[in-house]
Amino acid sequence: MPRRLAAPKQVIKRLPVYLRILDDLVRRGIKVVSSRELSAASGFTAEQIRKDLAHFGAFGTRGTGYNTTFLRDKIIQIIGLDRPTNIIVVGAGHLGKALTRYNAINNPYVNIVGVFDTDPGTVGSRIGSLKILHLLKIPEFVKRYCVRVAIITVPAEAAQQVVNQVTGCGVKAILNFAPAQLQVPEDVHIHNADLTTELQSLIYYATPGK
Amino acid sequence: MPRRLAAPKQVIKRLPVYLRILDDLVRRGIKVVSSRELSAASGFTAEQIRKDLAHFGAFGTRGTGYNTTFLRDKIIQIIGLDRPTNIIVVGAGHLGKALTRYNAINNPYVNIVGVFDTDPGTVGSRIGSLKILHLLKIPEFVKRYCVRVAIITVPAEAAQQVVNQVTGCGVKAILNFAPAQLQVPEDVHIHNADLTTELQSLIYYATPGK
DNA sequence: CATTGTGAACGGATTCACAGCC
DNA sequence: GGCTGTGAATCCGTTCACAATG
Repeated sequence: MPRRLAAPKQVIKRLPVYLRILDDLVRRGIKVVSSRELSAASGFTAEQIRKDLAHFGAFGTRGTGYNTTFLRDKIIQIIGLDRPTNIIVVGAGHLGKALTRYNAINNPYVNIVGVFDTDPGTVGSRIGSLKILHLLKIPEFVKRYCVRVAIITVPAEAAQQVVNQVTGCGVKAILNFAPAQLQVPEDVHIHNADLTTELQSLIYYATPGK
Repeated sequence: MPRRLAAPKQVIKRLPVYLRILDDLVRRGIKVVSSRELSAASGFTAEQIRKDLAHFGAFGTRGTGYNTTFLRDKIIQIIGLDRPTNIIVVGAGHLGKALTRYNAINNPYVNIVGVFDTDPGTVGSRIGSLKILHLLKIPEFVKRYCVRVAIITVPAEAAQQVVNQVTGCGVKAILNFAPAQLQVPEDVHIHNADLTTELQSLIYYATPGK
């Protein structure tokens, strides 16, 4: 029985990587995998992988390794992907549209159920089968579909207001692409994925003087 | 004189945040800022900000704070943004195109100088003023423009091959959007910004059972 | 006297080493 | 014999407390 204790943030960031590797192993018909093999596939150390999993239970067999299907299903449960997760995208510019399409193709566990914008020229058009709605529709929509995760791709100036709006109606986790440091309530998690800062910090490592 | 000692990765990730805040303060004509004010604007603690900056020198004035313009210019130097940085985007799908446009608008310090793809229907078309080139042109291009940073937005199956190609001709830092764990040489930095894993780890925090 | 810069204390995550088990 | 699970040791970044100083 997985104990849902507070696991370190870094552990939580690695679980989806394990999940992807296990998905691939299961697809290839491989039944058992050792922490050493997972290490080779993920780049994390074998000890770290074992410790990570130990936060949630003992899923392996000593002398043998981990049953791939069993471990995959456990990780799905731990992350909370065993129930369908509905998320919304706020901001339907080029980036918002691209992320929506990208996710539909690449993420088997997560459904984008709504895309929102304010631009009258954008509202009403479609991304795949999704119609872009006005931001004013967010509260009603979030409640109807029990949305708890939002992706924000609006301009920096509008981002804080959008955050206030979505956290106000039940969203508990935000993936923020706007180049801004945003304030969120205590119980809301936000992850900044701003391309600008990401690229700038990479440049530090690429500069000739090491 | 900034000592270019090894600074923790986490410090390097915060520098661009400080830079953005300082850019804004300078634009608003504010001459001096304290670590406490930077803390309020960034969400990091004042002590942490002072320690971060101390890795590179003593840039403040005791009793007063930091000169905004001076500190901004120092951070630009430390990151390596004082010389123009040319980067390329490999993969001109929806995401690659969106990131290219996004960066042109939002990142004053970084120029995307080339975009590459293999699809015959895509090669030859344009994103803004940039013509999309075939991947075969990468080596020549990277050398001509001294490119040391690449953004990768190709499908997962093609990502490792692209990494091998670009690291083979001088690229030292990679921002990877493909859902894959990639192998890079010792001296190359890679940062994974895969939407799939990012979203999945957020879902852990959004699940009702905390 | 407010604020920086920093050694010391703290805490948390990773690594090590090995006991436990198939 | 081989691999997992885990307490102990280690490492590293953050926080604390205060000395230094314009």
